[in-house]
Formats: sequence, structure tokens, C-alpha cells
Amino acid sequence: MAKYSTRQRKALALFLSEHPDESFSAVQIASALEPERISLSAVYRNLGELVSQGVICRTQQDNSREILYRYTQAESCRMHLHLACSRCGKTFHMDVPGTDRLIEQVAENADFRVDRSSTVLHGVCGNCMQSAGDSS
Amino acid sequence: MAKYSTRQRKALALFLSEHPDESFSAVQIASALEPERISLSAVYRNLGELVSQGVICRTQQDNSREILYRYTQAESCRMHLHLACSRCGKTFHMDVPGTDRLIEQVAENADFRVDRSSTVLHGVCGNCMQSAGDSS
DNA sequence: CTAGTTGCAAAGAGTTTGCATGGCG
DNA sequence: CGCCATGCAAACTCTTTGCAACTAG
Repeated sequence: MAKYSTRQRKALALFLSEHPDESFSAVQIASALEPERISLSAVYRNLGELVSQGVICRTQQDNSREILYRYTQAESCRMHLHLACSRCGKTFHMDVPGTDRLIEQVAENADFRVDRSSTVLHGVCGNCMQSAGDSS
Repeated sequence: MAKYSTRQRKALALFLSEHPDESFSAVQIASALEPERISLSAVYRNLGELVSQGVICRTQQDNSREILYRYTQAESCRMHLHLACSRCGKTFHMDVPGTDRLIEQVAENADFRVDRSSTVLHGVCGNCMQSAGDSS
């Protein structure tokens, strides 16, 4: 797999690596790369490859059946958990002290090895809380 | 909504409440309830209702585009985060001290309100780690 | 009896695949 | 030039919806 370096392949990899904190759907990527003229199927096929290479990871929003893709190659991305706002869909790094300790505790207490790169905590980000005046 | 109590509705609610720790797809539920003769559309419609009533919640497995449903009404379910094994698909309670503190820290440090009932940490459970001899 | 529910089948949304054409090396 | 990758369209999978028939209250 991935023997040739095509215009489409390069554009896709570049785009994702330039947005390490964001998750995109295949359609979003295709339209962002419209100037590069990539077909949706090429996007899907190349995303699949990148996923199996571990360069990016798949996630999903809770009430959509879209699959989202996020660059995880960057050191900084693999070490953090991520936070996803269920209102605006943005993804954030979770740079919170004590996270590692909790993950260790989970391993000891619950006999479960958490995979940092694929787990995403859901909730509402500050921006959305504010703009919605929501305090429930 | 939900003004009448039908055979299908009762069977669905009963089934879910009897399996508070497991996640099911609509198809799984429909076939588990086959003796009760529920159509897939009735399953979907009733699941939708239960979700908006907060009785159950939707989640998704990472590499499938199926939506999964899990009973969350039980007090014990709403207070915990959950762990999902990406090998066997089972869901577990996350009964780990320090979890609440971390969630508070996230609110303060990252200005993000984590929604306990919808977030699921992904990883590998003890059983699967053992049977796969995986230690990566 | 009346309105909420069901079941079926058709429509949607998102993703995957077959096959001929095109482009990298 | 050979083989991989692309593009298009058709096939698929899962979910939603329209509508007539059914049934709980």
C-alpha cells in the first residue's frame, strides 16, 4: 500500500498534519481539498490507509453516523486525551494535570488499559456554554 | 410522546433495563426481542424516545458505523464514566477513585464540562489483554 | 371512537467497491 | 511500460420516514 506518491495523497496528508487538533469528516476533507481535485473515494481510500498506518485515528460524534478523522502522529497528540464539544464539534487537547494518574488508576483498579489516542471525552466547551447560557 | 403502553415498548424497555452494563445495536435488540415480534422501525422509534427521555444513551464503537444504545437510568450508571473494550465491545463501569476530581479539574483547567453519561473511555479490558497476550 | 403505534417498504446519509482510465516511477 | 491509484457510479449498510392498518385507553 501507498507505493506511489500522488498529488491527492500528498494533499491529504498535508492537510491533516496541518490541523492536528481538529476532527474532520471525509466530506469536509474532500471539500477543503477541492482545489486539489480529490474524489471522495480517493479520500476514503487514503484515509483508510493512514488509519491502518496509525498516522490518524477515527472517532465519531455521538449523534451522527459520520466517521471523523484526526491526525495523531504528532507527539503532543498521542500523549493527550481529547475533549470533543457536542455542540460545536470542535476537538481540544486535554492538558489537565492528574490525567495520567487517573489512567494508571484505571489500569490498577478496573484492569483496563485506556488507549489515549482514541478516547475522547464528550461534553460542552466554554464557548458553547457561554453562548447558550446553559448551566444545567 | 409515549402515551400508550404497547407490547413492543414494554419489551424494549424491559430488555434494556435488564442489561444495564451492555451496549446493543438496534439490530441486536430487534433480534433479541424477536419472540416479541418487534419491527426494526419500532425499535428505532422507541430507542429514539428513550434517548430523548434520558433513559438510555447512544454511543458508538470506533470502527463501526453502528449506533449502540445503553441503559443509563440506573443511578449507578449516570454517576460513572464508562469503559468500552475495543476488542470485545463490552462496556464497564468506571469505578475509579479520583474520577470526579479529574472532571472538576477539566472544568477549571480546560473550561470544558464533561458529560458523564455520554463519555466512554476506549481501550482494552483485562480479559482481552490476557487472551491476546498483548502487552504493547 | 380517536389518536398514538406499528409494520412495511421506500427514501436517505455515509461509506465501500468494481472497473476502466490515468499517472508515478 | 507496468502497476498502483483515481474517478465515477453502483452497491451496501444502517437509519429515518410516509402511509395505511392496528390497537390501547
